[in-house]
Amino acid sequence: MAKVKLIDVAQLASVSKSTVSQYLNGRFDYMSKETQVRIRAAIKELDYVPNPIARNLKADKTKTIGVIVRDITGFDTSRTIRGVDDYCKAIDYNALIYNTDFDPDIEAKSLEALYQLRVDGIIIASSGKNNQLISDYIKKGMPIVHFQLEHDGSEKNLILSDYRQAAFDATEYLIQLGHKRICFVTQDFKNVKSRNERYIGYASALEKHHIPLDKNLIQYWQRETGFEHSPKSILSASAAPTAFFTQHLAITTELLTHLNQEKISIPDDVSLIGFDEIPMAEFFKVPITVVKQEPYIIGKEAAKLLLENINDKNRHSQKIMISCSITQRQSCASPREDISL
Amino acid sequence: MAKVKLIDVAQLASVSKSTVSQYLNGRFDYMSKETQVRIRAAIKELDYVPNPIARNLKADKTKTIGVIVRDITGFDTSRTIRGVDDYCKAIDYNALIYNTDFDPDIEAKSLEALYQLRVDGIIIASSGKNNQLISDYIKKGMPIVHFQLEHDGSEKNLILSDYRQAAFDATEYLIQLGHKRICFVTQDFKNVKSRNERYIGYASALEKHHIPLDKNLIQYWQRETGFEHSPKSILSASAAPTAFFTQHLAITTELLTHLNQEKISIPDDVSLIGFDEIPMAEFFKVPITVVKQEPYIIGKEAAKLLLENINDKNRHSQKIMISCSITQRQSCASPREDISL
DNA sequence: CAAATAAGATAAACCGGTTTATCTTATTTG
DNA sequence: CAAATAAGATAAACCGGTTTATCTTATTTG
Repeated sequence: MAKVKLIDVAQLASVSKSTVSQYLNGRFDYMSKETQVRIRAAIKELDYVPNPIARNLKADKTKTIGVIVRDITGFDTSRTIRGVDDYCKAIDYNALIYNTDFDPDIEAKSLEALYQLRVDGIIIASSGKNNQLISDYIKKGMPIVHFQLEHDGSEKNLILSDYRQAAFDATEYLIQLGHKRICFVTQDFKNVKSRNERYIGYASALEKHHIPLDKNLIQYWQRETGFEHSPKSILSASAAPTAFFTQHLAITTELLTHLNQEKISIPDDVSLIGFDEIPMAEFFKVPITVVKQEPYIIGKEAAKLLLENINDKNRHSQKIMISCSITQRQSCASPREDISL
Repeated sequence: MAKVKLIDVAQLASVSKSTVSQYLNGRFDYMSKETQVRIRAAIKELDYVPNPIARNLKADKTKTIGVIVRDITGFDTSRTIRGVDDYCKAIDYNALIYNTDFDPDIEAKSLEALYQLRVDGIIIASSGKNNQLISDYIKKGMPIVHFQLEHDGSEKNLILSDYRQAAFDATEYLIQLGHKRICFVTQDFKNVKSRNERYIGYASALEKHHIPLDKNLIQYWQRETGFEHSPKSILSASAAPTAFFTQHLAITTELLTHLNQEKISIPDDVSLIGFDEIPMAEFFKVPITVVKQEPYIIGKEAAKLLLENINDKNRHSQKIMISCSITQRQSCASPREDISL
């Protein structure tokens, strides 16, 4: 590519490499006005651009951070990454994205790759299967901030939605509509604190309103195998729920598919509030009410937090929570009288 | 971070830096078996990881490419980037993403930033406002491949959907349903070949079926100002269209919003086929039929084409076209009799 | 006016690797 | 058995910058 190097500029301006380097780094008081003028002219004439590789080698900095996510393609994820990237670009950093599809092996490889690349820091939404590995890298001096997923034992730098409050709000919203049997649809939440937090929010909203928690209304879903019990069977059980509260977009989507297939109508037969914003929800047959997170803000804040840690290695770690908000649409209504009895 | 360097390994293994370097680069026939064993042991003991920065400085390669897009957040765009990234990661490359929001200034700055970073090549969906700048960089030796957007005068390496065929297919599909007055809703397409191609596809489908092209059925939309004529006014004109064919997702979305507001029903009052896949379309009040592109494949192919150019600078440039396909849903029906007369 | 200081600039070491030319020593060749 | 060759290894230059110690020369100080 560009073959002009610092020495060429130095020769053209009849000064030493050192002086040109000083000039490039803005230390103008080390040279006379005329020298500055000559260097400026030489740089312009040669169309010189400093080589950041050489510069970074000396500085032991890459001005690059790594971001490890499940899949950049996700609606919220792409927005988080945009937030990270906007913050980075503004301070002349770059972000390297690694998609893991939540495979712990790929996650481990991504961490190692970023470590080898000497990125200045890493932002990760981790699977929770590599906690030991991650703390090893932290020990080696790599600044790491977690986002969105919190795991027991990973109490380091962390930024995430206030899941507990959000789940509390969503549950209370349904209660205020008159629901008493609210089905909490979730992935397994042991060891995954950010899922457990939602559960706590749900439970405490029930408690506040003196509604007993019915374990049968906690329903599980897995990415590979789907629902443990089909939505249809859940709805035809003895004390069937009058509302679903799904804990993330993939669950919401799959539940909707089931409900459509079974011709179960929302909100007439059952109400639904989902966690995570739904793209184009306004065009849905029934626009779905959601608790929406702020992925873009989370991305920006994550980048900010990481950079603070990069620039001050002795910083105490912190946990930042971002509020969620309910976007009311048309999937929640008061339960039918006959059911609520 | 890792402070172990090559010289440490060399000392521990009691050999010279050169030999360790040879080892690292797999040139084992330059040393004895025992030496190899000693070096291997030393690397392991010290947990040594070569510094790619130093390596790249010498190699004058960064193993990094740049990707300039409007916004990573877009449904198709995020998938294209995933394609690019998957290809890159498989060959030990990284991709740096730059979002421009289609601002030509930001686009120019992104190009310059990537040039200064010495990336090995660039993939760009360009605004068309920086054609001169782009050819300057190409002249300076930067491999660049365009994707999705083709502009007059930028006939270099290019990968994009077969827009002409896709528009032809979509138009013919509507014709076969009985439509004769099909409204082609587009952004201004002079100087933007990839938009013009759609127009040609549309026009030639009409011609094949002996339907005269009515200029009043070509309707314009702009990102900032929206529709030139409101959909309502278009539909109440004398020879109103019986179907809309929108040229990308943003147009489709905005048209849907208008139609909903005016309580114009699809496909009863008017049919609609959109360009670009729509997320979660299956849950729509009226699931929209679309011509869908293959963003992931385009991303992979773009990366592949770029790498070919990086590795063989004298390569002749090429243009690759990827087929689109129609996903039939429920927004297209035969026109009402009274209207078609 | 000699000594101390300030201004302006440079030489040389360094960052962490790679590569090429060269050197040793042992082995093969005629 | 001397000369040529092969095997194994290293010294030194290089990639393109930055930084520190040092050097000149002009200016200030007492």
